[in-house]
Amino acid sequence: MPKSKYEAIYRDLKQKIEEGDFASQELLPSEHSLIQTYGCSRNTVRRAISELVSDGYVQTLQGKGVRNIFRPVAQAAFTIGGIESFKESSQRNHKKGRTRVLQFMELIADEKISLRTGFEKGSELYYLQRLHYLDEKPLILNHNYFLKSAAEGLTPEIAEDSIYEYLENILHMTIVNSQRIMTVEKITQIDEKYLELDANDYNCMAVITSRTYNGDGVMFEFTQSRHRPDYFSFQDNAIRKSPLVRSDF
Amino acid sequence: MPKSKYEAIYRDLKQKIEEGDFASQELLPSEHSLIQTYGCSRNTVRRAISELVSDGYVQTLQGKGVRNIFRPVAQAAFTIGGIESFKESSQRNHKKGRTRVLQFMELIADEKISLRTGFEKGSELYYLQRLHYLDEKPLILNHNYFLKSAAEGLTPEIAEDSIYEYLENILHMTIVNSQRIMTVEKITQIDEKYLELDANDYNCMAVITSRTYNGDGVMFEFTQSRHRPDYFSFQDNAIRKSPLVRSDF
DNA sequence: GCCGATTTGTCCGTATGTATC
DNA sequence: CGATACATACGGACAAATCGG
Repeated sequence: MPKSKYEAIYRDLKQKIEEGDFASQELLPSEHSLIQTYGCSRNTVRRAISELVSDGYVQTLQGKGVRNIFRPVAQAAFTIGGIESFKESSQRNHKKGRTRVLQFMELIADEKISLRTGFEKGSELYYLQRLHYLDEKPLILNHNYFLKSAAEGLTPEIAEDSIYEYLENILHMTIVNSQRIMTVEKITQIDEKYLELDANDYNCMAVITSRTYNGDGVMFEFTQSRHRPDYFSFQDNAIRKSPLVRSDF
Repeated sequence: MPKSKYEAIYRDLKQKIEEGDFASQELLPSEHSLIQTYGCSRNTVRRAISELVSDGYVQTLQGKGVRNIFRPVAQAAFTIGGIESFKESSQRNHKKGRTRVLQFMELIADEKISLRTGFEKGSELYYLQRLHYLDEKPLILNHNYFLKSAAEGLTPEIAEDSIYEYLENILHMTIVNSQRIMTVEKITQIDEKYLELDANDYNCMAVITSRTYNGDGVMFEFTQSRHRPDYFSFQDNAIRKSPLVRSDF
């Protein structure tokens, strides 16, 4: 259940929009009328609306109202929004997800690993290689590095189910944010083997490199996700800011 | 100059962080002290901070403070964040950008175009093919469709400089948001020719498909941007939300 | 073109809750 | 336990944009 009023309102409106309660281009009820509906203050409905704006569901127009611009993206086989574990996103997309652990080991970060991941040299790490299947098709090959001190007690069994579930529910870690960089890279023999690719067909793939931080401000995860190119799709909603100018202070 | 107080504060803090005024992991001054510094209300500094959170510059920790987690991404040759014209992003990255117009024509959306772009069948459109150079290297091949009624008077000369500048400053359009989907696709002969690629080397590329909306709520642009894989990098900061549950209402 | 009603945008002050130390 | 810090929520004031009469 939602922890806060604004979140409850946000989810309610979001669901209504997804279910088509508002026509495309239609204006949502005004802030004033939402205040009546939900019995809350103006700030609270405004906060809910601003989240819908970030999601690309609505746009606000001063003097007019809040317009529904939601567009269902049917074609996207597998999308990402926010931080999600593979288990969560396969559930959200009503697909059957499965994870196979190819490798599980502990290691100490040497110079090379430290440079690549950003973990300090000498850090104790878990290193995993995992293959994610969606509807029995191997789609993603993950190379995970977890800081051992933050993910203490991780096992292959956990890694087969959901590492995030373990971190959040068992270790009570709060996962905060993730800096991601997406690139296109050549496929390797490992990719070819496990993702059942043919280098004569596609010879590159989508790679998402992410550094994830917890509530203690420590980067506890470095992951490289290698995605089958033909099943990869990444969605995003961008909001225009005015081109930057210098500040006052 | 910033139109609002919170934006001025946001930019000031952002600049200080980028310039290294705060050590990594260091806590920023507390909200209370920022109120003194900027002479404003608590809501106003909170709003500025929340934008920094979206940018992935800081993380807020209840009971502790606001922590600097900014990490300069030196390796990214060309990054995207928010909606930017090619001209703007090359300026931001201090690179020399140039645009070559390969094709410029008007056309009427037929069934096929309508299906692919989302413009209604029969819409009058401008179709452009443009090649973007960064430091004299061709990096991006764009296929742009603009709604003629929204971009009236567009010429190849304008398209060579900056279409967004024309739309915003001359036609006084407000560009609001852009729904983007990123995929990996096979390269075509056109890509090979203009982006100076070799299919024996890389045979795919990064493709960003975007639908952009203006202040009137109409989708005025459909663009497919085809990026050289070896120079492509897309940055993103994701924030963890709790896995979704059903709402109350 | 002006005026007033409506709607969103910015900003303020305050109160209370919750987490950290 | 108290002090500090961020999170949520409320209510109010004024500005700015839109729209209809």
